[in-house]
Amino acid sequence: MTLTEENYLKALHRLSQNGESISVKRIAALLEIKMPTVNSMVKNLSEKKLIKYEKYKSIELTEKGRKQALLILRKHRLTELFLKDVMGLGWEEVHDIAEQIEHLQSDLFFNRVDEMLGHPQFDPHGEPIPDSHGRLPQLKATPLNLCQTGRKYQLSGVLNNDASFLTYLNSVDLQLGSQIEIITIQEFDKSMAIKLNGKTKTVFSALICQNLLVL
Amino acid sequence: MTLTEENYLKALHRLSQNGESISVKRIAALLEIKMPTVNSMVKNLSEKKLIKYEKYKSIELTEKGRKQALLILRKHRLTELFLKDVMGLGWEEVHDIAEQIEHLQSDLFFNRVDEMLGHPQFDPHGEPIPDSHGRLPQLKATPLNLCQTGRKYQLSGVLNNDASFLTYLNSVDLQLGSQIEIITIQEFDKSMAIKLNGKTKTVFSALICQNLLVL
DNA sequence: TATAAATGTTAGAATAGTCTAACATTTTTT
DNA sequence: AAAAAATGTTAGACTATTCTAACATTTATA
Repeated sequence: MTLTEENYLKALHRLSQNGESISVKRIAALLEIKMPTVNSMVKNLSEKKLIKYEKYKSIELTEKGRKQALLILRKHRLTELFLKDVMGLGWEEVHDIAEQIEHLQSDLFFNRVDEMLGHPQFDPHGEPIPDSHGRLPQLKATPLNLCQTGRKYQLSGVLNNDASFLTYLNSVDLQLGSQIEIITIQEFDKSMAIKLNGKTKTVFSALICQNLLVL
Repeated sequence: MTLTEENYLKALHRLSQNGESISVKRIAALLEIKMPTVNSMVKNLSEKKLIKYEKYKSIELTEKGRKQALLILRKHRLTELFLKDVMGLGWEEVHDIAEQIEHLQSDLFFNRVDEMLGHPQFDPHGEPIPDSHGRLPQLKATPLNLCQTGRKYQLSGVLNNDASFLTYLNSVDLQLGSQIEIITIQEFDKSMAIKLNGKTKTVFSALICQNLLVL
């Protein structure tokens, strides 16, 4: 796979994260290239069975494509952690370097990085690190009130089906698969300051947290 | 500069090391590409003032080109040392990885590597590591008998002009600029087992060593 | 020194990845 | 549902890097 193809796969994976469908326009915006360029690359990736694509339809990663993307993500996140914990760089400094190192072809190198870091499962942002087979750490659904600050979760279920509860979820645009990031937890009442889908900030009471299952 | 251009510069620098003149054929052989490809890249590098080139003449790096090459070499050698000393990889394993990492664009990264290694001046092969301005460690010419095992030196002068001495040097094909690598030093008579220009092995008596000035 | 061999160069084509301009389809709005 | 807007696609061009085939020059040899 070329460096460019790897970057497309990474972008595709990222766009598939928040549940929205993947369009040529969104890929173009994320990678800062023009739509016709994306279009030709999409055909290329489709021929290589890394994505599922039909004219005018929305795009999806295949299992093969998703695995490749996760392997790159693994290299990226391990590298970020390495740059920070082993080399002492600041968290804000590591991303650009990791963007380059993630494309290295060397199992030896990344296995050693993994080993030096003690086979971490999450990076310091709470993002999970795929294993060397491209599998994400297996997580059991947990009620949000038992979760930690700084990690990112996805809504996987609810423990209450009252109309008033579900209506509330709709009103804040919270759906299965929505991303929930815990900013802070109030000591006093266990309410949580939350960022939804990387955008909206809100506050969940302890009661709401107890009824949200996340991964 | 593109990755390909960097690799050409590195090759050019390497070929300029042992004093022989640089030909299209030798570049092609080293990089394992065809001569016409080299030819067009040579024109490109020439336009960028990185090399001096005229049709059918031999090729030379300009000061600018040499500096660029040394900066890449710096990144390569620092990386090798880092992979070995910090990450515990074997010396035979580090080259291929360093070939990739040397192309990273990040002063931050390489400065930190340099710092973690204590600003080394030589890699474990005895090869000098250029500084961040592309300057090689300043060395004074030293009589060979005062030099260390494992380092590579270049003949920079002689301390004896007897015909018999110079004839001997010719007979082993030792000229100004020739590379001299000290394999071992005999404890008993201080004679040295030597590798010349990376090829021929021979032995120099202590008397010969005392009369050879190297850098 | 003439010829042969080696080396170097040019011309023209292929691939990957990018672009702009023009056209097509789908989605949204009125 | 018709018109307008948004999105997607095609066609054709450009750059970087590579190649093969053909031709030119230099170097070595007989």
